[in-house]
Formats: sequence, C-alpha cells, structure tokens
Amino acid sequence: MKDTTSDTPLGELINQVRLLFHQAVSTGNQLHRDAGISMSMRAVLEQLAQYGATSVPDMARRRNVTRQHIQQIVNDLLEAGLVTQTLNPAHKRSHLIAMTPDGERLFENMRERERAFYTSLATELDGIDLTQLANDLAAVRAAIASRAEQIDTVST
Amino acid sequence: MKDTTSDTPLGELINQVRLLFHQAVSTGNQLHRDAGISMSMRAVLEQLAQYGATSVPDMARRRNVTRQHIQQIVNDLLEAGLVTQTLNPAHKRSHLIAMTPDGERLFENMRERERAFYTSLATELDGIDLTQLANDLAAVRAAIASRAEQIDTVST
DNA sequence: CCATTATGACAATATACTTGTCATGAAAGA
DNA sequence: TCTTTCATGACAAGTATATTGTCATAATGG
Repeated sequence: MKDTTSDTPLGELINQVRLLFHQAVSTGNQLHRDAGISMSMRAVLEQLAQYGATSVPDMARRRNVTRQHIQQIVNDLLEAGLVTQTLNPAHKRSHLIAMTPDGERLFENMRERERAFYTSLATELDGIDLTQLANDLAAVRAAIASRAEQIDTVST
Repeated sequence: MKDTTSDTPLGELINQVRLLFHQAVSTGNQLHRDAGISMSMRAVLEQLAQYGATSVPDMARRRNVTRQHIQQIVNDLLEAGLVTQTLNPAHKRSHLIAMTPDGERLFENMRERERAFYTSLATELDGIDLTQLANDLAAVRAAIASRAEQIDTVST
C-alpha cells in the first residue's frame, strides 16, 4: 500500500503531513462531536487552560494565525458560554478571554476522552518517539519558513 | 520559543503537524503562485506524472479523498488546458485524465523550482531523516485511523 | 500633542475538503 | 437474459480552517 504521490523525501514528508493533518482533524471532530466543539475551538480552550486568561491578539500571535481568525472562534465560544470577557489591567479596550466553569468542565471531559483514545493507541505507537517526531517536524517547519521569507517571484 | 499548546506527546505531534501543514501549503502556493496552481492541483498533476493517465475515481481512491473533490480539481485543470480526457479502454463512461504538453511543461517547471528550494534547505535539514519521519507519520496516521473507525458516540 | 500602532467589529474570500442527489451506464449474480 | 446492485459524472451545497481587507476608535510612543 503506497500512500505517496511524491518522489522526493521532502515532498513525501509533506504528503504524509497533509494526510495526518486531515486524519487528526477528522478524528478529533469525531471524538468531540457530541460536545459541539471543533478542533479550532479546542485549540483556543487549550491555550486558555495552559496560559490562563489571554487577549485575542495575544492568542493569535502565539499560534501564528490572524487575530481575526481567533476572534471568530472566541465569538463562538462566548456564544456557547464556554469563555467570558474579563477586564484587562494592561489594556482598557482589549479584554482578556477566560474560561467559564462550564468551559473548564467541558474541556476536562474532552481531555479525558482524548486520554482514553491515546491510551488505546499505545500498542500501535510502540517504537515511535512521538516527541522526537514533533521536534523534527518543528525543525523542518522552521527551515521552510526561513527560506519561504526569501521567495519573491524568484520563478524559473 | 515554545510553539506547543499541548501537554501530551501525541497532542504535541498533531500540533506540529498542523503548523507544518499550513506552512507547506502557504509556501507551496507562494512558490507557484505565478503559475496559478494550487497545491491540490499540483497533487493531481503529480499523480498523473507518476502513474500516467488515470480516471478521476481512481485518483480519489489513491489519495483517499472523495471522487467529487478530485473531479472539481480536474475540472479546473481541464479548463486551464493542463489535462485532457482520453478514452478509457476499460470503461466506456469513465474517461482517463492525461496531462497535455502544456501541463507537462508547467509541472516540470514547478518541479524545478521545488528542487531548487529543497536544495537550499539542505543545511537546515541536515541530521533529519525525512524518509524515516514520513514513515513514522504514516504509522501514526494508520494507528489513529484504525481506532477512529471504532468511535461511535463513545462519549464520557 | 500628534503620528503611529493595536484592537474590535464586520465582511468577503481562499483552500481543501465533505455530503447529498440524481440519472445513467456498467458489472455481477440468479 | 434479466435485474439488482454498484460506479461514474454532473451538479449543488455545506464545513473547517484560515486569510485579506476595511473602518472606527482607543492606546502607545516619540
């Protein structure tokens, strides 16, 4: 079973990254579908759980996406009552986003489900150093990003 | 510099996969933007270059996506004159998709550009076994996919 | 104080997909 | 052969993740 359509190592890696990305999003959404939570919303909740109350622009900067994108997700979470706006001592206009008790409860449930799912994969993932894998991917990404900056219609 | 928002190895891996996926798509589009080719179109062209003329459903099966999705891309490529429909000896109704000379020329240009880009990354990627990385990702994906099948509102 | 930058709010667009439907042509079994 | 089932093409709409653009206003920094 050949899943590749590429003939260069990097091309093949990117190909696998794409496949795994879609699998992960799809499985993640499936896992949490009854909670009405998308993977994007999950990512925002995770930041709040990990770093505490954060402003929208700061979350965007941390994830390297546009503030508008985070704003959309946060608006959905606000509507769902999973986060609230609190005063930002450092900014009068830009309030901090914080999890509500409901949000915390829901997120913990999600984590529980994920833990169970991860655990069930233990056998299949035996022999793969996931942390090393993640580090290598980060290195590849950094390399690509640094070169990509230099592209400026350098076409053939 | 911490790019993670996760605290489990698998979660962190998925996180890096997402980041690299977006970086790759964005860089790929940037690299080929003057050619008017998206990464989806590129993937179809690559299949045709690698396997020769193929029917739409077969390409979809090979990439594990819906035939409708491939059809959309192929329609765009047809409109751009980069591929044509040829008679399928094995099927009267389902024609084969083949690259036109224009398509082949364009694809070769793209590959040339990519090769140059990859080469410029050699130093940064030194010490990383991209092939091993790709294989490991494929294994992780297979593990997730096999478990995901079993999810059926197994919520907490 | 004034110019620049940051934020929020709103809108539109892009990309890579999916699901759904329907007519028809092809394949497979009774 | 007949007929039921499956595959394909054509078309439509929707989803998920994210982007770019614009505008008014608030905050910051020289």
